Amino acid sequence: MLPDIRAQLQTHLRDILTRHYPPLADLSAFELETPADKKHGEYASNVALKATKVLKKPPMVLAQEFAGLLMASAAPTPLAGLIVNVEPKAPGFINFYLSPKAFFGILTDIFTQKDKYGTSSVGQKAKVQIEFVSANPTGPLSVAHARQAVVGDALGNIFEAIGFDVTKEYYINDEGRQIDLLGDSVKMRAEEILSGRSMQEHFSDDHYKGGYIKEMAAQCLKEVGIRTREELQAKRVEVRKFAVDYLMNVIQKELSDFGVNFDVWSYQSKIADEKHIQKMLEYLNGCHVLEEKDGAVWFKSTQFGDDKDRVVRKSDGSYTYLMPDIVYHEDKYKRGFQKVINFWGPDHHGYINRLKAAVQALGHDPASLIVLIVQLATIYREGQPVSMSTRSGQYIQLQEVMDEVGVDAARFFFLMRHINMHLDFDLDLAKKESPENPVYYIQYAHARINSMNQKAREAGLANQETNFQLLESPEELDLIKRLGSFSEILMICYNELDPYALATYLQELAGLFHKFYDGHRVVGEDRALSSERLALVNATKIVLANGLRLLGVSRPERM
RNA sequence: GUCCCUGUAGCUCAGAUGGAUAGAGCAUCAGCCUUCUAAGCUGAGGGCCGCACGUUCGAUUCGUGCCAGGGACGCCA
Repeated sequence: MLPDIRAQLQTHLRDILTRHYPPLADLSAFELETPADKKHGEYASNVALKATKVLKKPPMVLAQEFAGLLMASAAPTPLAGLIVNVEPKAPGFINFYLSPKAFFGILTDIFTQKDKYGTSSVGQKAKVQIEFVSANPTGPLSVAHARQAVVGDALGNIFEAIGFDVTKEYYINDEGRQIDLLGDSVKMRAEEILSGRSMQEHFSDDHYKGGYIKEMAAQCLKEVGIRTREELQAKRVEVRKFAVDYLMNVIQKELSDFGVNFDVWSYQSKIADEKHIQKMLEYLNGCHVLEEKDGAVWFKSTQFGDDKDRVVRKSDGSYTYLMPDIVYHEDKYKRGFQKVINFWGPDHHGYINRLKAAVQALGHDPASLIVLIVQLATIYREGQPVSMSTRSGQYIQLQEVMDEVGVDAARFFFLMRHINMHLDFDLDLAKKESPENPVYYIQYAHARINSMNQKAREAGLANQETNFQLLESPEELDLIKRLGSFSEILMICYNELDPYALATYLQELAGLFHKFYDGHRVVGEDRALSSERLALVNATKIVLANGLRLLGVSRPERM
């Protein structure tokens, strides 16, 4: 891999300036930025502006002095042939203009690393757990889960690409009130089938009333082998278990159809059973962070920055959700994860502090627990929002969205906004095969390149993978430069804990490609130029493919 | 009342770590296919970056306070 020009230039800048101006050694302003406007060169430095106070001279004067020094001293370094000009510019910027040759290393890198291009080892194999979706098995997945599924999956892929040891995990809440309600709902529907009488008046607002409950009830009677109401009464537990297993099968199938695969499926009933909870309560009690009040047991989370203390065992002896969750999180740390990332819906926002408090009480760094809130998505059909209400059974399911717009468009649309932004998902737009649809825009670039390769084969033209010389137009250079920032983009995703930047990057990259395509003929008369351009588009194809793969979107060869 | 998110072009949104004339898509208007995929490209118009103050040589970006929209604040999960 070629040394990074920016880093080299930065070092050069620091060395030369601090040697001639010792007071600048304390200055931390040697980063080179990329100007928004190309006419300001490839890189720009603001040292002169920053140095004006220390050296007590006007910025523009300093910029001129600095530029002269840099130009003269670049000659003996490896940067010599690459820097074309160093120019001071008002109000005190120093702009660096580079020769096209400076960028050709990017193409060579891409061909050397192929599908590994962009990956790095910054994660140093640290163990990271990403827990996401974790929807209660009380019904098929909704679009809210779908967004979490895609974002969690893509972020996990990106973490892996930059060198973390990632475990994607789904936590199944197969116990508690919601599951009891589910069991009851199925049992009542089963009773309707056996007795022929409606149980409608027994259904409360909290019971599940979706159509799938009736289907499950019918199947449950068959598979569990229940023929009478007495048997049904006797087999409550089996009915409940049947319901959970049935729905987890549905959920797993949906997720795998959606291209989301988990490494670990963990069950609350196994990790946080009565025995583990008892042990945890004893342990916490030993740490003096529990308190009994009003017949309930409270976790004194205010000691760790929460706004109020939280009940962990209710006065009726049952546990709040926090209790098994504390046990589950201790289990995560026991398994050796150095970073624990949870994706939650916005309704759980208030829950973050108490869980962090618990993690801290258990002796872990609260910063190692990262909770990401993924905002909801509103689905629009024909310009109208499709309303959602979970319990009543009227809500848009992941399955419907997949059926209607396909996996690629669905995944990409969920990634098209920052995770902390509310997302409007327009079904009609996602279905459109038009330029408005960014998925096709990117995939189209990929497919176009494939067809150029076909043409090149017919012409007996080979890919030039090194020794570039002829690429020099703005369209070619813009494309190459953008290809070179792929790994930087992955780092932005990592820092922001959001795969969003990658989705945007791929759109930009596809745009630069399409511009290049329209302006320049690849397979043409000049064979030397043709094979360099062919290499350029194939490098583009590699980066597009690498990016799409991380997002879980397919890379069609033909469209 | 407390906390979180958001406020940028007519609409949907970019502008990570402060920089030079704030960008893209859609919509509107005008163009480009005898040559590698027109699911593409080119051009035009369109802006008190919610408001005020502060920090700074420099603020859409950072801080504080307002205003507006959305959401969360249970011995639910």
